[in-house]
Amino acid sequence: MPDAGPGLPLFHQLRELSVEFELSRGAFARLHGLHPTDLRALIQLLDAGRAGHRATPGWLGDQLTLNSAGTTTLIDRLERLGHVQRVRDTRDRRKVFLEVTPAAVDLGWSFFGPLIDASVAAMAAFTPAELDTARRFLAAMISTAAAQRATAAGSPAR
Amino acid sequence: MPDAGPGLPLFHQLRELSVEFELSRGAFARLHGLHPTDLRALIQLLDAGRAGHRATPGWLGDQLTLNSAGTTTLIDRLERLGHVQRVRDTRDRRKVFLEVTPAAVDLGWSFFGPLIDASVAAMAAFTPAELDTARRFLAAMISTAAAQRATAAGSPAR
DNA sequence: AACGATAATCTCGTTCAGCGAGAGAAAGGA
DNA sequence: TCCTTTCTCTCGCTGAACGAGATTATCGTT
Repeated sequence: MPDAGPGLPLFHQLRELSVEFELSRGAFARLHGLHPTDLRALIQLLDAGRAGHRATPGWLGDQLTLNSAGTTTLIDRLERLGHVQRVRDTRDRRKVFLEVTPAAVDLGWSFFGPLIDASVAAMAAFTPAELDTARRFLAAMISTAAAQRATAAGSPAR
Repeated sequence: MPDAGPGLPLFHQLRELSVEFELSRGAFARLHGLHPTDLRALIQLLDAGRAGHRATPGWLGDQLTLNSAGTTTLIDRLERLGHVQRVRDTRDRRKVFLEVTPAAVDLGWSFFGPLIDASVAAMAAFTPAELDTARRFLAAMISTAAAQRATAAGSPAR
């Protein structure tokens, strides 16, 4: 049982934040008749688009930890809803690219827009130096969690 | 489309953190033959226990946004796995209290323990003042997200 | 007391997301 | 050319979660 030092409250906040974001996604998904997975997929696809990465079913399945069958069903669903289009690669015709429709982009903004606006507004209460501290802190916590996950995956839980 | 000021990168970090935590839970759940929902439930129950709150099926269902049928199935599952016990309230015999077994507490620590240890270690790179800034920042973001979720639930997404 | 209204949980039948196994189709070496 | 690998999809199935409603207990009225 780890220490009960000053780090624990901070850790609980990280958890709480994570839960809060997850609940937001769930609520939004329900509101729009999407499954949580559908929204997660859409977010991944929008991120990929922003990063200039062309998403494929295999890549998407990896991101969401779905197997290929589940991924196909997911994409069928998104395609039927008009959020995504399958486009065959002309070079490697085994591949399929996933292209997000403008309607889905709008949907994405309707989810993140207000949340971003509110967050940015709340950040105004902090000095640039403080925000930089927050940025460094978050970066540290993200990489810690990622590292932890990487090691835990290999070792049998203690 | 919201501004692209200095707040956006920070916002993306919040999102990323949330995803990272979720993936950690998923990986741990898979490793132990639990469903993501089961682990979420266990975490809620452990939190309730720490807070001195006696959990009931109805309360748990609310936390996880499950309906009563789903909640019953979930508790059946957890009970079968030996993580939870149903205990009838002697005062109001309609109520059932959910008690977490020691084995489940251990399981919870085996998940959070290493993560907490690693996080606390990473926090050592920050000064107490910086950690306090992080604490205030997280608190602000949590309440912002919560407020956003509360308003969005009522209004039709723009 | 006896009654209806309300609350907490559970049962039943159903739907559909995601899984495992494997098929098909295209690419890339030997 | 053949064999292996890669990428996606099809099929059949399991079981998580849902909607509707039954069951049991409590509480406020009259």
